Amino acid sequence: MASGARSALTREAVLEAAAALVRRHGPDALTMRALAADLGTAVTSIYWHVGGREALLDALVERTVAELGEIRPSGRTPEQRVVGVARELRRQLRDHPHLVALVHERGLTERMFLPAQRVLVREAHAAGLRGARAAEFVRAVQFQVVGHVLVERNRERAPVQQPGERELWGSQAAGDDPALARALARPVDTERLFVTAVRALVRSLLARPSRLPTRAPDSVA
Amino acid sequence: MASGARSALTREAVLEAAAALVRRHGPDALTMRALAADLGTAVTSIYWHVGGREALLDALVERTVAELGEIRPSGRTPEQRVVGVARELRRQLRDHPHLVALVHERGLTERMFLPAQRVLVREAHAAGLRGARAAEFVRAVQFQVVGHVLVERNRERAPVQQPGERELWGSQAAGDDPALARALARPVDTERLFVTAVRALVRSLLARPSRLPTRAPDSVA
DNA sequence: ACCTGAACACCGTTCAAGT
DNA sequence: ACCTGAACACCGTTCAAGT
Repeated sequence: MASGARSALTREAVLEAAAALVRRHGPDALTMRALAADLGTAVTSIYWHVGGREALLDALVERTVAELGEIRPSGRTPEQRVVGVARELRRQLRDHPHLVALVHERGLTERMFLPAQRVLVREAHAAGLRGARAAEFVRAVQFQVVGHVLVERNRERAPVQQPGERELWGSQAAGDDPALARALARPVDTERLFVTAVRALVRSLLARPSRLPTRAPDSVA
Repeated sequence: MASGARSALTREAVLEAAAALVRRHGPDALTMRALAADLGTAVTSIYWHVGGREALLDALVERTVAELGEIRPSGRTPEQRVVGVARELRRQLRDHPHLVALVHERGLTERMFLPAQRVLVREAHAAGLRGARAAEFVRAVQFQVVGHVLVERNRERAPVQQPGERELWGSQAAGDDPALARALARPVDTERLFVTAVRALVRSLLARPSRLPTRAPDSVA
């Protein structure tokens, strides 16, 4: 399964093959031996070019994070633009499910979010937030988005839950609110829930200060 | 290191030893061989009592989740009580960091939150939310709390980040807002951030409907 | 400078054999 | 019914040896 196995082995080639392996079969499939087989080399050659498995994963994460696209805010109010940024970021993370797994496994969740921080800072300023307040806003949105994606990913991977919401809320259980029981027994519409939650958070945090007139940010890089 | 190795091996004894191992040295230390050594038995005996590693982890998660304490809401308004519930839940999860890792790894994040759902439903009702609205509220809080804890856990485990916030916001970088740059260069006060975010979310979601007079829930089990 | 195979110290799991 | 050791098919990593 090696593609072009005749040229000399390169750090780039190793990372490329590793990325392909993860993309197709998930992070667990990335073993040094399988990777070497794909490359048509000895296992130990990988160690010379990129170091051990830890270093390989580090490089892989860095590489894939760099590939994430730009985030361009659009919308009339800061609230609309921030919700848009959050949705775009969520979409990007969902498009790279294995990357999210890798990043989380390696404790680099924060790294994943750095590209979006600048954009959010600009929106915070546009909404009249400054200093520590603006920083708090940026981080609240960051934790919200990344946390939601992690929980989502986890749910999708989860098998049938034993005493799940289904059974728990299936019968009466909810007292005098059958509509609630039905809603909790249904699977979650995560997209909708995400937008609702982000909008609620943003609305509260942006509403607190002096309420300056809302204008577009200086420039959209 | 076996404690009472003379009596017959029990499913309970195996789970107890496994829990102790995870508590002391983390989930990675839970290998079938290490566990057998702790118990003073052959590795294969474990298979007879609890099945393979997957089944062992399942049982362990179930066991530890059941050990989580009750959650008793307190406070005058639904907002105060929900924030209190969220803080209590976060504290419980933080007290069992390895459990959170196990649960997340096995895709059972949802399971972790079931005990708190009933409490939140009661508060939603007390705040005047009903039906699908109440369900959405419960799930928004659920995703928020669990997501936040996951991100937090991840950050604590993370080593020194290479192009971290520190370097990124260390110099000018933030244009004309040095206070913001300083704030983002500092480590996050996660407790504070958590409360701020949950309160913002809850306030928005509870403010939407008809605003019925706020009364305490019927009974606090 | 680059690549190799052999070897080491680990894994989880199966299985036939004991009592 | 319960427990055992041997064996299998995997891991990541090291290291001396090649060119």
